[in-house]
Amino acid sequence: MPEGHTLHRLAGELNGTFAGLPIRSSSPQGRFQAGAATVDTLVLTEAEAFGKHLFVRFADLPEEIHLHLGLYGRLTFTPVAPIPVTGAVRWRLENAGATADLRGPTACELLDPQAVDHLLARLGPDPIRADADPDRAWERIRVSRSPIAALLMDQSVVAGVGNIFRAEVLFRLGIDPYRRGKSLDADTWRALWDDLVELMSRAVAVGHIDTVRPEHEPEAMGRPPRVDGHGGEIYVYRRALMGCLVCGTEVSTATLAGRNLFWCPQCQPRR
DNA sequence: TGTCCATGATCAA
DNA sequence: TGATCCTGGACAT
Repeated sequence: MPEGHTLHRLAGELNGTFAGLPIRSSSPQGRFQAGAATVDTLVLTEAEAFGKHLFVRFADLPEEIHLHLGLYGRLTFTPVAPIPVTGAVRWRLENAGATADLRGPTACELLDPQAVDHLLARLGPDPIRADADPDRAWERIRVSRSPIAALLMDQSVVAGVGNIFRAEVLFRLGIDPYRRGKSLDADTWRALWDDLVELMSRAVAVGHIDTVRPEHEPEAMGRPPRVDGHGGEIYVYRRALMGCLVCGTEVSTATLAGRNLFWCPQCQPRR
């Protein structure tokens, strides 16, 4: 679920559902009792995402609620209130006609402005945000001996990219994931960035990751429709032991930066 | 019903 | 590098 596009979607959903009116806030599970009580009955002013981090702000409160979903966290909306609590709901927001339940987050905490600044200072530019500066990432990449596939996953280099986007953007540009950052040239980085902006922005718009170009859709390739289970089409992510969608070569897999990496050795040759 | 694995990240060693 | 946080879906039994 949660790469950067998910958090931007959720920010929009929080704004559309709750912004401008007082909300009821609680922690049925009990692990966010104090924070939930602090914002109970306050007016939710704005939710905003930076990379995979989500911040929720309230009127006349300097602190913000910081959420990070981690690997399995979920924030689900139901257009009804009240509804029974099921499972471990860390934080519940409600108004007269809607409920939002947060489960399994890595982070759900009240942060003061200084802590928020400190957290944001650790993040690289977010391709989904209009204020992002790709040169900040380039300054890190151009001098790094790390593989580009590791750099893309480093949230202090680029914020919001996860395991699917890293695999897919490298495939789309035909880049060997093991190429070191310093071996890339500025134009290649710019092409990578521009593609991340396009892929991630589209994912925000449509609500799922879909990276396959029209000419490579199964129908266009004369193949039966494929269902990946992510709600969209992708080239190489989780296609180990399967044929590359474009050339048919078996997709390679390896662990890199602690995560499963997927690439096509034919379309993304070493150099 | 049990086991494994996952679109994330931190911490100890 | 591995354990851990913590949830749920896919699959095996």
